[in-house]
Amino acid sequence: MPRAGLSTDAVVDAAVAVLDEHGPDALTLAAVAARTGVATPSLYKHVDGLGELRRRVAVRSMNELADRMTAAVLGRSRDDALRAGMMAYRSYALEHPNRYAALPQHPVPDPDLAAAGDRVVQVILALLRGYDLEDSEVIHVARSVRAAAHGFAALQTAGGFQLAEDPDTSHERLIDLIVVGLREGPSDGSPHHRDQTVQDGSVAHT
Amino acid sequence: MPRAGLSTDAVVDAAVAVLDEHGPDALTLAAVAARTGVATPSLYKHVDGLGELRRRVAVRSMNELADRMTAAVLGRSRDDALRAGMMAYRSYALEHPNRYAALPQHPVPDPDLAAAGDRVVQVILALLRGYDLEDSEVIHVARSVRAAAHGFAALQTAGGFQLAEDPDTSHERLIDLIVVGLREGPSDGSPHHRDQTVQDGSVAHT
DNA sequence: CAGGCGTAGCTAATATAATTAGCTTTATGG
DNA sequence: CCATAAAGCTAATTATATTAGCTACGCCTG
Repeated sequence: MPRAGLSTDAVVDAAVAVLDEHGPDALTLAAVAARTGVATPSLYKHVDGLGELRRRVAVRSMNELADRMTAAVLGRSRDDALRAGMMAYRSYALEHPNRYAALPQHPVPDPDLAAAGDRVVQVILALLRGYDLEDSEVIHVARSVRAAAHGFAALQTAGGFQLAEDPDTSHERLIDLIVVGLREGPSDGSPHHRDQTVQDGSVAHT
Repeated sequence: MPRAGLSTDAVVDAAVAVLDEHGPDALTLAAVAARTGVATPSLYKHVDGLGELRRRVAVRSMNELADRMTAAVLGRSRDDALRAGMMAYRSYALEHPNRYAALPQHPVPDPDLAAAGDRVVQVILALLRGYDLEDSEVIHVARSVRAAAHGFAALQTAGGFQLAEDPDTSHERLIDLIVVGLREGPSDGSPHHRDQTVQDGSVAHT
């Protein structure tokens, strides 16, 4: 018989397809093997078991998310950039709910995944640039923005919004809360604006 | 041999213990059976398979979360209540990260779980009472608050905050963003305060 | 107190999945 | 044209869930 001609990427492609079509629980080596027309153990020639396959799918998804956010934020700043970034984040989750849900909940030591996650964080840090927040303030706000984006996306894709109110409007309101909050600064009297310096985008994580 | 004297509650107790100690993936019928000193199939006398067991664990956890939030918010209003509710939410997640992580990501038709989720929502709606928001505005803000709380808890328990900055401070900042945002209202000119009416707490969900 | 019965718990069997070991065969490069 | 690395296969092992059907514990009643 002719060879299937698989590759690691092709296996991940199939895995993503299975994930999209049948959900996270259906992402099994057996299902991926069936889809690629190969016996289950053959997949081990391209991927080191289900764990690695899942991680690769997550890395790809996280990078897609980062790509989309990057594109959305480009050429914008401040409220405009924040709004675009948040919208891009949510739209990715809504368009690919299973991929979004498959992003790991637990700490995972995979460096590729960390790198992809960092890309998302970097975009958020970048879109906050225009606000001239001081050093650690940027981190706190970035964490807040990420939390808001993730929380909303997670709840909505999980079907958490049952009432008639339009979730789009709710999302607008969430963005508004942050925008307005940023305009006013912390409610205690601490300084939060730095006095105009340049910010480098070296490190990562938040 | 003497009988083990199990009950559905006892099985769920054991399941929670396994979950707490060894994480979500270790929550198997085999592990619960071992812990209760019974053969695996015997568990089916008390629980209808792994699916139902997981759902029961989730229901219990969600109710614990609701209990804690309710206690925290009692006797407070406005910013004070909001802050207390958010803190209670996060502290539950941090104290029981595995239980929190085991709350379902996907839509689940379990009415008990829906009821438990509603309790959380009701607390959030209640703590927003003092702000006198108009009807649908309450819903949008409640969703925003829940998204912020969930997102932050999810990210932190997943080890998403790697930098030196204290996550507690970040959380304060997140609460601040919301508090300030609420003080100012939507950035468009729409009205958001109702003119003093009573709010009933009948329905649920958001 | 004896009998009876409901049910908790057991063993055995089946199905699905992951994973490992080791063989076969396809391509390809010398 | 053949040697070899890698792609794929089959077979076997392990872990898990789940179903079926048996047994015996313990309570409730007569």
